[in-house]
Amino acid sequence: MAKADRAKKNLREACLDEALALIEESGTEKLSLREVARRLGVSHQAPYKHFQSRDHILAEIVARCYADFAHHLDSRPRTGDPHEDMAEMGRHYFDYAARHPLQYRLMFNTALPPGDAHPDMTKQARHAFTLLRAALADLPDRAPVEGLPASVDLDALFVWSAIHGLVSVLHSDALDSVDIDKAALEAAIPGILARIGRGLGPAPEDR
Amino acid sequence: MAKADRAKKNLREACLDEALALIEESGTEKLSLREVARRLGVSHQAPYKHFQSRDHILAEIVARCYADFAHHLDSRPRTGDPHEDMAEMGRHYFDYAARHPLQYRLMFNTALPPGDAHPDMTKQARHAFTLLRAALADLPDRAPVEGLPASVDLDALFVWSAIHGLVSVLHSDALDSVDIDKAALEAAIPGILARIGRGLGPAPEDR
DNA sequence: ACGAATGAGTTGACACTGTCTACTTTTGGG
DNA sequence: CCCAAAAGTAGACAGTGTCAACTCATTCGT
Repeated sequence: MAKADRAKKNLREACLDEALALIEESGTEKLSLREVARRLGVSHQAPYKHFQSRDHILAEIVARCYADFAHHLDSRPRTGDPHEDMAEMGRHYFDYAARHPLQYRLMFNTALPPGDAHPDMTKQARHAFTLLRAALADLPDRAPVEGLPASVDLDALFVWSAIHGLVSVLHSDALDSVDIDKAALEAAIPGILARIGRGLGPAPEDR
Repeated sequence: MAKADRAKKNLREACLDEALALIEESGTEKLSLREVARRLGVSHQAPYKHFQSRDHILAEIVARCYADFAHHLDSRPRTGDPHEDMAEMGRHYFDYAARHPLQYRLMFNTALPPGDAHPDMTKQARHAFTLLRAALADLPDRAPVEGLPASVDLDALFVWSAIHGLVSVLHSDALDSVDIDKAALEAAIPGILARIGRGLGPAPEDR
């Protein structure tokens, strides 16, 4: 069978794929390297020749998610307009989260292995955030909040929080309990993007 | 020892306390009912006389977190001013998250046991959200986004998302990787609250 | 070209875990 | 007082991650 062939050729990659599939089926907590090995038709210790521990395979998967995520954000079409670019980035953010909910949860919604032990993972994460900062820095007419100094980082936190917050809420188990108006759910993404723009920007009339 | 005494008196409560302490030490995944029993000086099966399964003890802990959280939000001081009340609720939200990060993560950042199997848990969650909806409904001058119908639920999603998003980002392992300006971190909470207000409200000049 | 060294894969063991089942003890109500 | 239900105990089973020892193939230095 093809799976066994693949395992022979490149067990390392096959492990990563199979682990991801396994997480998709039953969640991060249930990920079992023994089950991965079983499905690949190798011994229960074979994966340990390629990954120090269960945490290390998780960290590598997450690092790849970050890289993929950043690439998705970065590959958005660019118009010249900074406002439009910002909104487009937001849409791409939601789009990624909608298309890869598993990966999104892995990055932001999981108890990750301690970052300092997995530097590549954190490096990929930093890169993704850099893209947001850059798009924001291009926005010409952000209006600072009275009493606080203007700061790209502060604004980036606002944008990231609002967008990530909505994604997180939409994916959340908690949402099921809360029975929100269905129409509100459908309008949530453009609604939030518009309010983010209003929250960032100057007085609405001159946009 | 007191712990053993307590165990005799009310093992059920003692289990919940000890489980929470255990989660605090080593995370949800590492929670082990056997370890709970061991620490309480009872047999490894004793907790199962009070909880059907590991999931059930988790669900009960989460339900209590929701109840506590809702109570914290609800016990904020009320001024007459709806805007001030909204902001105060936001501050109480952040305050709870800062003081009980473990509980917060448990509610919103954990793969919870399936909600339909634990109705009390979801009931408590719904109650907490109701409070936000109520505070929002009192806001007199929310300005709908052009092209979308006005909706309390939609606005509640925005507010909840932004606030929860910031909390989530602040707690996130991902934040460590991203090295944000320190000043921005300190100003984050008032900054976000102000931008939420601006995002919700009408044109800034008439507030 | 040949032996050593390295890496991949296997097998077996150990200490954990949750949960099933069967057993004993405690206890509270008729 | 007695007995049934509740609470607690003990043992077993199938999982798990991980350590250590073993085999086998490939490759690399001399």
